[in-house]
Amino acid sequence: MAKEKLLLLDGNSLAYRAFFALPLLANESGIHTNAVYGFTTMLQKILEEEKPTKMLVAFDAGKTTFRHETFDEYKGGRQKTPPELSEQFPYLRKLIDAYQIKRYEKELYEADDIIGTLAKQAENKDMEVIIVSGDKDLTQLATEQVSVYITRKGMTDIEKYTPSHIEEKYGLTPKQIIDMKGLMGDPSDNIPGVPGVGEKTAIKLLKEYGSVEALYEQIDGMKKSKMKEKLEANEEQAKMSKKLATIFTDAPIDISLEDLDYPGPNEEEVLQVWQELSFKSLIEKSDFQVEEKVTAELDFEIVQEVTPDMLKDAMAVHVEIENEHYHTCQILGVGFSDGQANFFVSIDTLSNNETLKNWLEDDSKKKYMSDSKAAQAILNRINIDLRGVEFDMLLASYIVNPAISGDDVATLASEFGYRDVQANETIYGKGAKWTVPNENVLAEHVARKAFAIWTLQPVLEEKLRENEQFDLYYDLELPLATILGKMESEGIKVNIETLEKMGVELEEKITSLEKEIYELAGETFNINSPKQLGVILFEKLGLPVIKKTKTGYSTAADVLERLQTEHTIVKYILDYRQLAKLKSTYIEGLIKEVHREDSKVHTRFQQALTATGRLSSTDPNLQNIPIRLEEGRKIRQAFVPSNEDWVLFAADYSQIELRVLAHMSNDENLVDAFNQGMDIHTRTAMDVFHVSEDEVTSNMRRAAKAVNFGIVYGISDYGLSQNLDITRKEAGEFIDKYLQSFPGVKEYMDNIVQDAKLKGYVTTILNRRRYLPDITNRNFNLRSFAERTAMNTPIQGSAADIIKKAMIDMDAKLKEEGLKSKLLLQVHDELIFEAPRDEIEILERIVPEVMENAIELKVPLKVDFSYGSTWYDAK
DNA sequence: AGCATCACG
DNA sequence: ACGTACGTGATGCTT
Repeated sequence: MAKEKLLLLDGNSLAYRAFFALPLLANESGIHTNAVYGFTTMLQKILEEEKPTKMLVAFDAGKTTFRHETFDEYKGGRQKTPPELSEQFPYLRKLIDAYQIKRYEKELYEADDIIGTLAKQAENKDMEVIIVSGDKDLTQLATEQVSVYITRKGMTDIEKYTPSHIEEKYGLTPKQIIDMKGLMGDPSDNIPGVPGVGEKTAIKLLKEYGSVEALYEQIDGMKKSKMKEKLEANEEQAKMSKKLATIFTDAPIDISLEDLDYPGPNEEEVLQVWQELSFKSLIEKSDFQVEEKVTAELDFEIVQEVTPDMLKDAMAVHVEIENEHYHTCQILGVGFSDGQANFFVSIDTLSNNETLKNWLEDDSKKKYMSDSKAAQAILNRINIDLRGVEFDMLLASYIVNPAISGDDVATLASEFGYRDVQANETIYGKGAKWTVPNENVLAEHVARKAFAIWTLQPVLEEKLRENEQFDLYYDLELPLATILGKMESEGIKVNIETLEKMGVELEEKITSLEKEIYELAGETFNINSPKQLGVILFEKLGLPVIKKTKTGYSTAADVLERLQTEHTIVKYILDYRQLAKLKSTYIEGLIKEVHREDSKVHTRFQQALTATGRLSSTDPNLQNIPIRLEEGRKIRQAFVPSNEDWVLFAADYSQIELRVLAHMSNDENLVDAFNQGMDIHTRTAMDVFHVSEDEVTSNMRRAAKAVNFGIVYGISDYGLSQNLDITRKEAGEFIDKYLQSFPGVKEYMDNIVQDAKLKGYVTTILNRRRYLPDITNRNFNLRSFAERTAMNTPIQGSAADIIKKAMIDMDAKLKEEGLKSKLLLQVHDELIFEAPRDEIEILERIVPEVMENAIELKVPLKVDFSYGSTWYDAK
């Protein structure tokens, strides 16, 4: 049998070391992870290098140890363990268990003593022993068979203390390390030692006398000196210090070497812990295998004929679709679960079964789903009008924590500890290899999803109630999903010919700009390549370099604007960029998205994506159609009503974010400004520059507007200086003046950051949450970013709450009034409807009314509106 | 797949 | 001293 190799880890010391060596990382739910991360990387490395047969991680048991009997101030004056570290210990223990490594602690003893005792026992049995710690005290345990590894900064860097290494480094034997500490003391453990004796003196004395005891036996012979006096005066203290520093090797532990066999990690469990802590790089790097087999058995059936008795009053339903493009892709089948029976129906059965259709359309039959909007939209395409959605796992998870990423059932379920659903990739493969498996495999997969949703429904609802977020979820997001689904399915009509005509005109202008650019550059090159463009501008033409990117010269618009006076080519490039963008993204890109059968685009509003609670829009993104520049704005001429003689009607909130800020900060001045109905930027300029209304110049208003933006974004002097192209000092002065004029805003901003530090998250008016793990980060940039986010998210997020509520109220109002007008789009602070001309008058009345009263604030909400025969004309 | 750029609120 | 304004998505280029 090969020689046994025992690895003994000093848990507390390593965790402390890692905690202070690494930046204060945290995963997306706000749990700090740096100590566990550092411990893990160290562990991985050492396991690979040493391949131990036995292992143990020792921990300190509590505050008092037997050493306190000797000296009650032992380890006195120590700073309390930071809470960011304490919270990591449970995860550390979980991780060690997942590795299947024994852990041990013993009342009254420190980890050192456990390690010392076991090391001695192992040595007696002729085992090789390796001790790993962050604490050099342990080096006293080194012998020919016992090596002590001490981590250096970075955790994976290790210094190996063998007796010969110690001899080389200090000229001492390992045992003399104890004497050294007796003489020099150890401030971190509050061991006094002999005052005035440091490492150098201690080593010198020990080389001469050998040990503390020997020194004092021969001290009479020492020639008279200050040093001698000090040593004589502190004899007791030196001997006590040595005793304190001595690691016990006969601790009465009730664990033996036989218990320490190390079988290797349970890879799946380790991966689970890593997942929980978001150790993405470790997951990627490791060759740990996730057991693909799903552990729990699940009974399921493939049902050909759905009968009424199979469909209960409440069931989990999962509509499995090919991919995320639910407006164009196909249904693969539907899974059902009521916790007892689980079954699957194929798309054919679904399309031809009246019983099933009726059940799905019955509002009184409760459906528990995940991404019900996708199901609603795709079922709508086969003329099934999904109703009665009572639970949506995607939305529930998003409300619990908007940082949870991924929208498939397997990913979401595993976020909440349910792991018996396989990843879609496992079932279908990915990329070119994507394929639908045989029906049995498919049916089980889909049935499992339904069962997972059924299982997690009470878990998530409980979590929502615990967070006081149930209303936000149930009364806001869930009904909104239905409305968004209708908007998406309705779509907005696009006149392709208009776009094509614009495309031709753009093409001509682009070609002529290209010619000019090549002429001025003296050669042809790819203007779209920042790399090639950089070479032309900054090397060939020698323009001054203002800004650099990671990869080379920056050619961004703000840089080019400053270079316009340097060379005529720059303006051409700016124009080229503008037109090329319009053509590729908004002409060609948009045309690709138009559905041929109805000449409409059907965007998908992502309802569970943004960190703040806003929606986002994809395929196509209809929330960033040009408007600021006239050339781009014309794109909006291609968006038209779906019926002859209808109009597009647009209504937007005026200054909603600043009004939200007025409400939340309750700043007297800001509230007053809005109550008086003033132009807020003019009013800000009056206060900041101390002038009367008619003295406000356009430049003053412009500056005030920038400051207002800055306030909303979480002000920084640097950001404002960049925006206004002024010095940081000037920007700082602006901010100070602003905060003097609006002291309530300052107080609010200070409080929100404080509050975020305390709770780890910020909230909106409707109690939407965003966790900010970096708010206590030691890294200035990360912390500052989190602080600005703490200021911005309640504002942006509350504005999102308000318009979402308005959409729900508006939907009800249109129904109540029996109108044909339809809500089509939401663009963060505006709603776009299409309407028959004879309903315009009613909309002019009810749309502002409903939007302005969506949520009552301390200041009025104001809505502007307009309409026209194209989106462009609704201005 | 990541980066730079630019469109929107 | 640090170095960025907040939130998104699409495109084209480069690796």
